[in-house]
Amino acid sequence: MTKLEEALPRGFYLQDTRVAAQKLLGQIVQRRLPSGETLSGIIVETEAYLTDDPACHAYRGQTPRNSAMFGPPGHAYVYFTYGLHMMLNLVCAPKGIAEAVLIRALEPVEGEDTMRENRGGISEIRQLTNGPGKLAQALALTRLSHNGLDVTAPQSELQILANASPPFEMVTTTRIGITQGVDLPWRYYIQGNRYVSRR
DNA sequence: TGTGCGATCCACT
DNA sequence: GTGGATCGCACAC
Repeated sequence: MTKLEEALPRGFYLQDTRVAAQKLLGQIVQRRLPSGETLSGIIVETEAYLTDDPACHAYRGQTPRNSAMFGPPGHAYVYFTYGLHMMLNLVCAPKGIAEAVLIRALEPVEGEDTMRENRGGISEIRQLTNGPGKLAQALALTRLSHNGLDVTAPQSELQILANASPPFEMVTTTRIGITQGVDLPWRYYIQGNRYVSRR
């Protein structure tokens, strides 16, 4: 990488959450480990969750679990589910309006070897980050350390960087793994990208 | 204080 | 294609 990349500004997360989810495709998630090593990947799949959306964790109001979604935009909402998986979301909309974009898949850019270790040593590179639970494990994200973290701060160990990605076709579909709001077409992915979790 | 289940993944058939 | 793993959280009692 020769280009100096900058974090997306907080204002990015104030546009319509569905538009933000679309525009996050092609941008970069960068994770700085305590060791100083950098892990990063291109966002290739997202889903939008809106405040009046029955599939959204915040639909029934604020709880200790989802409180990060009610905070300011440009922060991470990291939660634990199914007894073993972490999920990475980016909080959108002004403080008090609980909306977020779920990051569902990445294309690895930096730190592939460490991601492989974090994923239990699996060899197939496609399997490192082609799903929301997988990418959180590959990036060693935890609720304790990363929930509520500001992803726009320059020193943050988790940032979203602007990236001049080559042009791509975007596919819009319904969301995955939910039981409410199943007909809402708020899932977006880069057409033909091999790291997309599922077609 | 108890109970049911989830924005998933993986192994097995 | 199906079911088990596994536990924090929300909500009912």
